Amino acid sequence: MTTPAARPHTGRQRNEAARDAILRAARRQFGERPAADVTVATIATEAGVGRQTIYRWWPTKYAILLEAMTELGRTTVEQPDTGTYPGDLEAFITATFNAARDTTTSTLLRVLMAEAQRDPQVHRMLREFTDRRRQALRELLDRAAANGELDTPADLLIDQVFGVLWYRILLDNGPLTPTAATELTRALLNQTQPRPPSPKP
Amino acid sequence: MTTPAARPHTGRQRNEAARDAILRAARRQFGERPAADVTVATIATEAGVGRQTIYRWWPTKYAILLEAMTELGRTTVEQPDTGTYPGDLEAFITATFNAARDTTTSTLLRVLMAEAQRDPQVHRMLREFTDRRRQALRELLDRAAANGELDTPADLLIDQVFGVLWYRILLDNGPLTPTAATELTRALLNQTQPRPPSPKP
Amino acid sequence: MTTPAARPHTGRQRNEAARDAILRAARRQFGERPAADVTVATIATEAGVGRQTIYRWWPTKYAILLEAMTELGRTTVEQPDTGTYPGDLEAFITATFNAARDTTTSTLLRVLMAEAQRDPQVHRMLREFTDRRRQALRELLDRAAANGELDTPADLLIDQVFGVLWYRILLDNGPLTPTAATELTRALLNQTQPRPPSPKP
Amino acid sequence: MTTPAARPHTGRQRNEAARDAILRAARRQFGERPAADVTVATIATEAGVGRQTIYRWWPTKYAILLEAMTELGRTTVEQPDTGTYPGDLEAFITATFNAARDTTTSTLLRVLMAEAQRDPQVHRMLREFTDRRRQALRELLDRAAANGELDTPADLLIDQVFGVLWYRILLDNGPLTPTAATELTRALLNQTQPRPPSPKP
DNA sequence: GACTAATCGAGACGGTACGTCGCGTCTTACA
DNA sequence: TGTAAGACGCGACGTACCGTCTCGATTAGTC
Repeated sequence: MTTPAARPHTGRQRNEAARDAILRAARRQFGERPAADVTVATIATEAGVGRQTIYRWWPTKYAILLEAMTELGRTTVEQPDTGTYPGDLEAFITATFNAARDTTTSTLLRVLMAEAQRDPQVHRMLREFTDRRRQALRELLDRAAANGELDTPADLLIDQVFGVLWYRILLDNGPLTPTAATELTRALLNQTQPRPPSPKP
Repeated sequence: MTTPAARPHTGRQRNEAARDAILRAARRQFGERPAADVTVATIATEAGVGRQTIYRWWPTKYAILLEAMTELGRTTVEQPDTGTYPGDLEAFITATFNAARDTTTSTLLRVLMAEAQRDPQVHRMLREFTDRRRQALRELLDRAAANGELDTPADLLIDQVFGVLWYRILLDNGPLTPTAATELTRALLNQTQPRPPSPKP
Repeated sequence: MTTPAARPHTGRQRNEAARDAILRAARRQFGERPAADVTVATIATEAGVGRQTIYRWWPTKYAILLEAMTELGRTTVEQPDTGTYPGDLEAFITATFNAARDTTTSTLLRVLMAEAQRDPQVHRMLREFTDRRRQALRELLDRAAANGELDTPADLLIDQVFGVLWYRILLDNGPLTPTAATELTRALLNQTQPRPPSPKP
Repeated sequence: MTTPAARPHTGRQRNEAARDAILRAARRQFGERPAADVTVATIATEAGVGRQTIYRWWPTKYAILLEAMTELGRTTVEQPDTGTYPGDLEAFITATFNAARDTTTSTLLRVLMAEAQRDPQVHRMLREFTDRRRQALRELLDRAAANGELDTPADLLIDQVFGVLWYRILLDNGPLTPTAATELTRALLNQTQPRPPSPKP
């Protein structure tokens, strides 16, 4: 817990420094402790802020976290472009898996997914958050479809990618290594690529 | 809320009737209200039981729910046997998806997955719960592998099935209809079935 | 049980209206029911207050009662002044006995004395409470001693007065009527007043 | 806490060894800890007895204590006989004070007096207990009255003796030494002995 | 010599008070 | 005039003790 930095009041306008301190404190605490031990009060204390200041701007502690992650996510989005559809897909999946290998990130994702099951508001906000990544993948697949390189419905493919990702995050059921990413990519390409009519069954 | 049935004491032995009443009450309440509105006290009241009786046997309200679901699951497990690997796989996926289409069931699964992210104990118990279904699918795939009908690592296949399932349960991201099950089956078989060496691209 | 009056919040300062409501509720309940049936919760409910508000300011329900009685006692103290030592003594004892004849008062005193035997904190507070009355009597006796009207150590005399009082309160062993007060006064004066050297025994 | 001694069952008859163990455990625990920390369960454990065995024979833990003290008291009662009324009175008061100077005894008395204020049953039993001592003193005073050596009502005198005693036990307000006993005796004799009509003030 | 009856140690049970904690609202006092 | 501080009403939490119950064993008296 860092000591709250000295910070001047800014009068009747929203204090951006306070907002930042709150987001940072929330991110740090949710990354390091069980979510139950993170409290509006603990965030307020670490941020050197009154609790009311938090309630004025966010409905729940999870809303703070979501805002903090959205803030971060805004910078980190990039579209792969390797020139080929298989290359782009592998790049996308590898990058996605890699992001989730960061312990803090996966912890925060788990916290949000958990809360989304309880609070419809958070559920909606998490959907918006995940839909941005879905959209990126969809565009990639659309390009492949335009070239006739796709045989499976895009929605199913997307769900397979993110399904495996979330399943392994939430249940510790498997690796998210580059190798795992390559493995998944190969499997999806197998089902994806049109094939010659199979020989008689 | 049903009135608690009269129930005889059983002396120094555990009272199985009380246990049943508690499991039933937990299942009902978690299925019908937000998990936050389910309380050890509300379960105890509905079951006609003292709160201490619950604390004596379960560490948290979610542990009750898990035990209740395990109890149910014990009876409902069945292995499909259609004679062919593709048929068995489709039957398995369809049955699995169908079970999750029941609103109560999926609600309970969401509650448990959410809590598993907070309580390591629940996480462990949920893993045991899910591992039983994984095991069933694995056996099915092992039979196929023995016939040389499998090309993809079994673990990856399993994670795709349950990944899509949980992903759609948790994020409302897609259907769990028989059609969806067939679609997924076909995609996985595509990955799965060995194919003649593809002609040069 | 009266319905809790609407009461405005007072922000970050202690809410005196709430404090009053709590003291009044405690006094009323302890006066009317067995102490075991008085609960922090019942007091809180009657006072229209959260339980935590009570725990914030008082360690036990008996501490509330003591504060309530001290509050009352603050106003009711008066020193008799009849002009003569015997008159003053009789006035004091009569007044003291009379106060204890009120059923509510004696009930509360019994409750406090009982709790004082269990909780050293309450014991200390009850001593402070009783010491104020002792002090009043002591001053009365000091005036008599200054006039040479006293033969017995003041402490013993004081203990005789309050000893009889408490003994009769706690064990229902005798009356606290004005007659009883006069009787005790006469006895004490007998032992008190210096007498001419007694004739040979 | 002594380990429970091995003790044979006695079949369908009451087990006297168990009764003794319970009385001893109660006396020890009440003498050494705050009464709130003495529980039917702790007594049962120390006595190596099931709780039900206690509930079968005593209504409350205080009833156990009272029975234990009565058992002891049965032996310790003795009537002083010095030949003179003043001597007898001083002997009685000194003996009474002395008994109360034992820390364990006074602790137990305080516990009982406290509980007597809450439980009418205990109140009644304590009155019976104290009335035996009152009766002894009353007989002593009756003998004096028969000789014309008494000027004050016996009841008032008795209440002064036990009043001072209990008052000092309950509030730590004064000594119970032999000196204190002598002092009180002298004061009471002053009240007691008829005197020549006092000269006009 | 089997059978009944009561006691005993043990511990689960339905209750209820306890004191703590976090929530979200409210008001004051400070800067 | 916006903010930190913190009191407030609320209610869930998990613990402790209460007094009741049933169990399985043990032993004493009864038939």
